[in-house]
Amino acid sequence: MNIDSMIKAEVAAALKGLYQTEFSEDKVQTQLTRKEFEGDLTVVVFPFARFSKKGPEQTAAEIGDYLVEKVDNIVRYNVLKGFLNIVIAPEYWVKTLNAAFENKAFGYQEVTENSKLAMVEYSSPNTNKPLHLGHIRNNLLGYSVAQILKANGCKVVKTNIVNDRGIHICKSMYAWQADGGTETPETTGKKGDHLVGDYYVRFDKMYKAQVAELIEGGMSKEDAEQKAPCMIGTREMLLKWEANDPEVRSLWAKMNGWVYDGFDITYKRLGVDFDKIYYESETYLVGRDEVLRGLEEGLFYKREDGSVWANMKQDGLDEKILLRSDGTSVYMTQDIGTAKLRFEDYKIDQMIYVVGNEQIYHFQVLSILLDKLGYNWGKDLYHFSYGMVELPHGKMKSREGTVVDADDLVDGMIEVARKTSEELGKLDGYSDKEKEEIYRKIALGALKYFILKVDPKKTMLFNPEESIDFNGNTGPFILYTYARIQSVLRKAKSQGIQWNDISQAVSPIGKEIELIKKISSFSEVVAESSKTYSPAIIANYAYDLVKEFNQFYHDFTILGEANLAQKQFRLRLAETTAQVINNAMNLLGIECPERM
RNA sequence: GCACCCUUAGCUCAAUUGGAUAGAGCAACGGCCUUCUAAGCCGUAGGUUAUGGGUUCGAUCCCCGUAGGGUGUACCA
Repeated sequence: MNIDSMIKAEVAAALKGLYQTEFSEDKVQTQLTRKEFEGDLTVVVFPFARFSKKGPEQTAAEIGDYLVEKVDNIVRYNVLKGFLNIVIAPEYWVKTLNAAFENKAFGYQEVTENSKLAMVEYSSPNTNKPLHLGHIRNNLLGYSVAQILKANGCKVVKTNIVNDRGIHICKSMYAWQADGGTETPETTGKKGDHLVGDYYVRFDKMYKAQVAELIEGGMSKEDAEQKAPCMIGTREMLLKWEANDPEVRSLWAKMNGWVYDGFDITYKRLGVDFDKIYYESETYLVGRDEVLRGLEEGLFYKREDGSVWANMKQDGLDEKILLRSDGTSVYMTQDIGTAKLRFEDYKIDQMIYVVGNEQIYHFQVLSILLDKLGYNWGKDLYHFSYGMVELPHGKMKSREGTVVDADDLVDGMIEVARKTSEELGKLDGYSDKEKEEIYRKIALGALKYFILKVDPKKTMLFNPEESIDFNGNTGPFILYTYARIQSVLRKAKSQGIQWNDISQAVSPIGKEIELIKKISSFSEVVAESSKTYSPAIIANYAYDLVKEFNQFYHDFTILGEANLAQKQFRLRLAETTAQVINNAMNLLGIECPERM
């Protein structure tokens, strides 16, 4: 039992003993004492004044006396206004540190057979263009949330729904054929997703040119947009696809294959992965059948033109289309089908969709529809919605060429890491292969930290020129601290100092205790981050921890003029800090290099 | 029009979910490499938390109003 919950329980007991009041112990408010005051843990006593019918100071003093007498490890207290500052014995902190030191998975909970199963859907790309900055935020958040849930003792299945079917991919296919149909990733040397994306752009150009030409020939804009030959051709292609035309299907499979090869590379570089991938082409028919079932059961209704709708006015929402008049499915339809398949495939306790906040309405509707269709998990689906990434000049627009490509971005980051590192010259003497591995870790650490430290629900700004720095509150700063600690540990080892076997007792002081307190709060931070689905909490904690370590590092020498017992203790403190940094970074999907 | 979200230092972001004097980094200025990695450390300056009310011992946080910004409300995905 940690001292925080012990104090809470005893405060509740004190209230009963002193003022004959029943007060639930989990409502007792405690917090780490602010640094400017003496003490380690602070109990907020304002709420108790009405029970004691005395001033806050006097109430605090009475409770303080009670605690000092009852609880081991509390040595004294002081009172400031309604704040009862409790001083905890240094031995307690030493014990806490030792426990953390022994446990390599400190802060993580064990996953057992009986653990809840959470499925996290993220990424969800279209197959007509490469991944961009917006996808990066999605992928990093999704992966991190999965890590955080695991750390909180959940079984996790990471999943991806690939939108592999529809008019968008047909546009790329059409443009590819129109171009002669000869280019491949092999002949061009282009990554498959980029090649297909280029054709999507080419289609758009072709389309615009044709529309302009038709308008010039006297056609109205609306007509021109419908009658442009390339658009007609694309629609035909989509119809053939639906009709299982072998030629179209084979082209579709070929070009999607290129895209998947490209995606695989990007995912791998980002360090994200999936346990199970679903394809829209395999789920949309399931969804359509579900909607038809709902129609038969009277949950939905059909309009005269044959389209199927759900009326959700009693839920405070509008009407929503589920099947077009020609019987084909819409976005919502396939999401219903995908959900059904997923719950057949796995025993899911909790379903989490990592999807941008522009789809809040969509998921409100989906939740209600699944519920209506009789799936009891429909109500509980969680839409983890995040804000968009904006550029200095506004939103990303593919047509204006302001999209930040994921591959380009990662390449650029690695380049900066390489340049910075070479200028500092710290890796001289290592092989090129080792160096490249370190550059990659630093670059990805910078990118991931930059994105994950921001509250997910907020719109964030990304400035390609200056956003990702390597100084200050950044990923590399945290990694740098980790690397420095490793360096100290290596040195200690070479001096023959053992710190996994402390022989003499030491009594930590000042910054040492502050650092231990920070370390020990990691578990609570992990728990908190899973409640709010916020990797940002972990990122900000990691930064705080590193700052705290630097304070300690600034005040004390580890290997310098200290006696052996002190050195051992401080080494233990440093190693534990590094361990916690590593565990925190792991939750963000960031790897720590041993040196940099 | 309606619904949801956002607004904190010049800029990018925090603030342990209602607690003590609102904190970091960048940018600016001034110091520190003969000492465990200077991707670092120390210091100066920078704020009516958009705004007006309310709730209470106490509000950046909760409630109501106003202003500004964003998103959604498609037989697009």
